[in-house]
Amino acid sequence: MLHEECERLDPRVRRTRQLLQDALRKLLEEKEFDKISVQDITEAATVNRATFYAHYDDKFALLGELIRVSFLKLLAQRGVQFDGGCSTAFQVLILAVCDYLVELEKSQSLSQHQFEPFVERTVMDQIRVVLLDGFERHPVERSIAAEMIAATASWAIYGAVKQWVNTADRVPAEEFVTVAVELVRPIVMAGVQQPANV
Amino acid sequence: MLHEECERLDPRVRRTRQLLQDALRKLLEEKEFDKISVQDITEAATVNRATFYAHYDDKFALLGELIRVSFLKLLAQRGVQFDGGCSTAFQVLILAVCDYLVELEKSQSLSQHQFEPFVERTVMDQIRVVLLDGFERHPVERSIAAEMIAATASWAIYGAVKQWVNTADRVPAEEFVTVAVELVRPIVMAGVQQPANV
DNA sequence: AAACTTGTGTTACTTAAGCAACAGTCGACG
DNA sequence: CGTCGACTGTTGCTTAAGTAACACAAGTTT
Repeated sequence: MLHEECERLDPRVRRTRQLLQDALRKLLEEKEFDKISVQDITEAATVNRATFYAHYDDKFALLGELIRVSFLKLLAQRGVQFDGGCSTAFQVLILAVCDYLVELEKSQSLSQHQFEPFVERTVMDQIRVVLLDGFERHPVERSIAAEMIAATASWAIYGAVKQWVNTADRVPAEEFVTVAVELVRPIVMAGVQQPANV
Repeated sequence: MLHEECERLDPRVRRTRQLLQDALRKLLEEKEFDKISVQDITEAATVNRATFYAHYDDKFALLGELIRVSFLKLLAQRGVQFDGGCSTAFQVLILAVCDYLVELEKSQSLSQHQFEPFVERTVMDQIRVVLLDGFERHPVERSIAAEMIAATASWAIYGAVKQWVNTADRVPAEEFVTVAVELVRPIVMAGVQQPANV
């Protein structure tokens, strides 16, 4: 679903986007996001400015892509799949969100108040996509649409993790996850006709 | 002479060559040169194989470029220029050759017997170019062509340094350089009509 | 020996990236 | 106030990179 469309893309397109993402990632290590211009990015990427606009509407779109990709990479590293036992998949997913948000907190350039909502929204939405993707691959009889479940659960997961991250003396992530799973379970199970292993 | 033609080059060309050079450099860290195919290089560079041949005749041509560039980079770092006092310039040049050959000796992938001559020849020839470039920027009345002087001196310098590198318990590079300069001086001074500061 | 396999060079054709120029926004500065 | 400077988007046209196909060579496998 992600790789299939990616692989048949023109190699130049893949490379250009990769270069732009790498450039922005590098610039974010030294500058704050609002101090980075499209010009800066394209220069660092050795790509023409016009080419940038052929791929992204603006630097926010690129940042969004960057966040999505890095988040998905984190998931892939941990082998998050909704193939095997689903109960563990949720744990791993939430744990990944924990780690991602902890990492994000450390980043100077992205925790600027003006951009935090954008970043949060992007991560959250990607959680939704991952959930929905999982539901579609493992269909279950429901009285409520999977889209609705995914949307609700993703907000819930993000909200819970966010709350955990903001806690001053927070419990270990592993411990928190067991609690969070219990919070999310009712959402996921809502409207399920026959008992599932979630 | 090098940067002028380089800067007005199409950015795509510059980038492609850079990618190919980086790819080969990276592959050389893990494989020997003869185990590396053009395919390997182009894959690592995210460049099409046909594009490779639009820039280089074969992988040797790319290797040559790689060597030239890295050698020139070394010189640039040390600010080797024939603008100021020429006597010091020769010292710095020879010292740079020392360091470069010492580095080269460590490299597994390039000290294979089959390719060593090629590498040596490339470095040597680049010394010649640097010398000739220096002569052309600081013209002196000579009865012998600058091309001839440059060619002779470059072989001499390389030969001396090579001998030094091969010595089991060699003296420090700085000490060797003072000797080498004395060896090279007569060549450079040959046929000079009026006394120069070389 | 014949049939694969893997890599090399080369080609005509397609597609994406680069360029230069333009109009537009926005803040800084005299 | 204006106008300067830096940045943003957008456009037709140019140029380089990508593709797939080919012939060829050298080494394996059957």
